[in-house]
Amino acid sequence: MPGKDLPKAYDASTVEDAIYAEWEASGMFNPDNLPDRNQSGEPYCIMMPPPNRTGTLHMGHASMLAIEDLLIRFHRMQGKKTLWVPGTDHAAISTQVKVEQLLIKEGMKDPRKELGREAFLQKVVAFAEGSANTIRNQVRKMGSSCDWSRERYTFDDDRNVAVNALFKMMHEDGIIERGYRVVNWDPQFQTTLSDDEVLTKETTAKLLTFTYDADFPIAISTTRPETKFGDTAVAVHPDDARYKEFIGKTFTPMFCGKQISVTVIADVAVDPTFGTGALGVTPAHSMVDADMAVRHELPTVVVIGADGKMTAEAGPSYAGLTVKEAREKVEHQLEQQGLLQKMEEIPQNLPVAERGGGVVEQLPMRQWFIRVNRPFALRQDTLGKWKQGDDVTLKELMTYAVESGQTSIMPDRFRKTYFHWINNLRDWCISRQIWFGHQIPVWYKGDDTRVSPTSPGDGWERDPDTLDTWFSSGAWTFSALGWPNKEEWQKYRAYHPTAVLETGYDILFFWVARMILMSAYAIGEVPFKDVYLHGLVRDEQGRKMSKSLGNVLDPLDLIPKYGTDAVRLSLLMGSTPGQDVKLSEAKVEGFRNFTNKLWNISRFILLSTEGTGGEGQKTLADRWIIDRLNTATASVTKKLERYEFSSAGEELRDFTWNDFADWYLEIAKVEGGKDAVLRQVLKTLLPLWHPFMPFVTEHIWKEMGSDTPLIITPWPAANGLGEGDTQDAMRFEILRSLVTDARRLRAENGVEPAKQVEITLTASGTVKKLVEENQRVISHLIRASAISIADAAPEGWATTVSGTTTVALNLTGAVDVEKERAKSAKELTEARAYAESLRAKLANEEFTSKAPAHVVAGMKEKLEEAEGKIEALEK
RNA sequence: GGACGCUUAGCUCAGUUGGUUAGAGCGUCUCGUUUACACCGAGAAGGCCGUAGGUUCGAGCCCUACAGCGUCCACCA
Repeated sequence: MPGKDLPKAYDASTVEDAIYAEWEASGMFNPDNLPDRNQSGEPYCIMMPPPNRTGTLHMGHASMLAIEDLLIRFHRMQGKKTLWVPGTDHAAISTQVKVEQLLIKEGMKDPRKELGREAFLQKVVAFAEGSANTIRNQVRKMGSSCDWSRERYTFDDDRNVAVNALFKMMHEDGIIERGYRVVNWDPQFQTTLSDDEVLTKETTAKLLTFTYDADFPIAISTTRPETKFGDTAVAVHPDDARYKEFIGKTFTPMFCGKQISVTVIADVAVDPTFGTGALGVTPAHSMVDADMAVRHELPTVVVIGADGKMTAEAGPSYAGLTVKEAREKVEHQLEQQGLLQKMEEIPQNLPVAERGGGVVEQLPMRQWFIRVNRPFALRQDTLGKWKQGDDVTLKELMTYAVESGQTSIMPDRFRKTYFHWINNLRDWCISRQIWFGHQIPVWYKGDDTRVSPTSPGDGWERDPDTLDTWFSSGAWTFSALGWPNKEEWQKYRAYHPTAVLETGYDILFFWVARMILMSAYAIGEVPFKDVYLHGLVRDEQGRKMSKSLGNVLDPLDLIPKYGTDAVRLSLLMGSTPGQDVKLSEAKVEGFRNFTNKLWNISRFILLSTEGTGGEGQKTLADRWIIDRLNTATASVTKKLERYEFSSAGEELRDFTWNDFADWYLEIAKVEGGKDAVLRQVLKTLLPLWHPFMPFVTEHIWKEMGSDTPLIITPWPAANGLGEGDTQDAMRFEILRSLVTDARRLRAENGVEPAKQVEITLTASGTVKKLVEENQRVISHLIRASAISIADAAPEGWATTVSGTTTVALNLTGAVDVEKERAKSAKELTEARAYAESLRAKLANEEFTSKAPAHVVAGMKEKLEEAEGKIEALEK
């Protein structure tokens, strides 16, 4: 629409919200409302990794949303029946800790005690709801085309039904079991933790070497002397000659006022070269020792309680002391008794809680576990390998799902990490003593136990514990699709296995592995066909973004400033699977510039062409740009199918900016009659860009007067603009190099850009014909007043060789003589000064005798060069 | 201790089964208001592809060793 008012600069902030609202209102995020071609298309489903309801979204989430939305839009346009399910995660311990910290900040001392379970939970729920609203708004801001009518929450009623059903099944199959074992215990938050929720912190510790008492014949080393009240054995290596005579004997030494009983055992796990080669075994407070205790049938003595204080087992003078106090006291007492042989500082990895950061103790407790190595009878045919009733273990299921390629992990190297993790996987402790989460559906009455979501009757008491948050998120792919409700699940069955799980590589173990476990177990198939692991978003120096470093880039700050499209592009470009992506504001700004470029390309086309007509004879340039676009379309499509977003985007940008804008648009200004081609190219280009930058493309699409929204416009076919002519494309490339060479020649000879020059080309054959036919274009592109073709370059003209052609420029009158003279004068002065300084250096004998020969030789060469330049300038 | 990744232009990164002269963006320098865009255009400079060996007609790519940086897992009590 010529004459229409289109702003010179694209302002994302004025259009994005309205466009999102239109999309949402049109219902196109919901697969049921898509056009017929999608209805008959293949189902394509992505489960959004549910962000934790602990606050707001960060750049990692923005990256996830950009990638998933790109995939969904691409496949939607390709005619698939696309479903993207949004959701949030209750995140159990994280959310509870967060709220607790907030309440403490508000002045409470011990919020849980002060409020009680009900009131405290109300606070958590209120906070989580507020957080969910923020998240919903942010997900929308990113332009995510997810189906809001199917939003899920890992802690909503239907998901609770799924969790309970899953728990019951696993309990019946004997893979969920209650047991008394050593677990990770967080004394700060009074709950168990899974192995994956425990991190290590590097510190130093005192390593004490001592004997339990004066009569005990073997010295041991430890950094945890206070746990030694719980020792029930001393382990040595079976081949260690020093201790051979003691193996099998039991001693009852008096350790710091408490009599203990230790048997000397031989175990190959002991390193004879470390310390004294003997190790005090504490089955209650070390998982490694606990394993050893099982092998040697050792008794367990608990000396540290759940409150983090010493128990009565540590003797009357230690009971009630904190671990730290006890450690100091033992050290002191050993020293006084003369039992301490050595004390040294050694580096130590201290186990700490992922949330909260408190020191984690290992101690035995009665908890619920998922047994990963226990065989059970399958309820259905599974993974195409096992039949109903076959005996397998969960580990076998997890391994086979990936090994068989039913789930493929990108990048490939994470397969190894995955298998390694599975091999070392221990039983998964799933019960937590926190309040916020799915309560364990188990009831007790005396010695009776009943698994049920509701009370079995009078006198039954429910297990107060809740489930590890990953238990419910492990079921996410199928619980979010209605399982175990038969009717619902039937409706969504075709969407499972989901197409791809796209998430950060940091939660491969936490989540990805557990989803495979749950899905293979419960429904006999993998949860997703592909796993795409994106990198972490880091700052421009590659550091993690953190509040303390002050280097956090917030998507919500960047979006109003640069637009969502620019933010999306900067997260998609330069990002390859598993590779961390570095983000800086300058990068976002660069892509903002690109969105504006696309806008202005469109603006030019919209303002300078008619909606219809203008179909002139196709020229060389037309056939070239069509060929280039067809090639780019095919290549971009292929790359997107392979998850090569960055590469696809770069190719598109290259086409858009270099080929289309810098060459074709310039030519269009001279040749005219290009309305049809210009509009056709734009009409193909906008869909190609849409998955990357949905807003600006949809906006332009509307301005073009299209009747269907871009979001459901079919993806361009590779030869959508007709057969491109490759021969002509190659001919045009010859022209391009001619023009480029001529431009360089102009610049090298200091031709004022505004000046028109006369150009002669010595060309023959096809090139000659090419030049003759495209004289107007060439003269426009290199600002030539006249172009002629000759057999030889005229005498005195500046020349350069371009392929088989010689380009010659008549510089007469093209150079600003005054300016050139001033410039040469300046250069001459500089060159003389440089030469002088070199001569001075070379004249210095002290320098020439000391400096290496090649340095001196190099300086002589440079001097010659400078002298040559001076000579040339003086002419 | 085990495993993995990275090292290419000043910066951030591509580089597809080894094959002509190693690419892009940003930055730098020079020039420029030519009726889409200065959030722009034209041109230029800038690389012993971490180090040292090896395989090959040929190596940024394959092999070996080493160095630096980073990540994960396990953990010595």
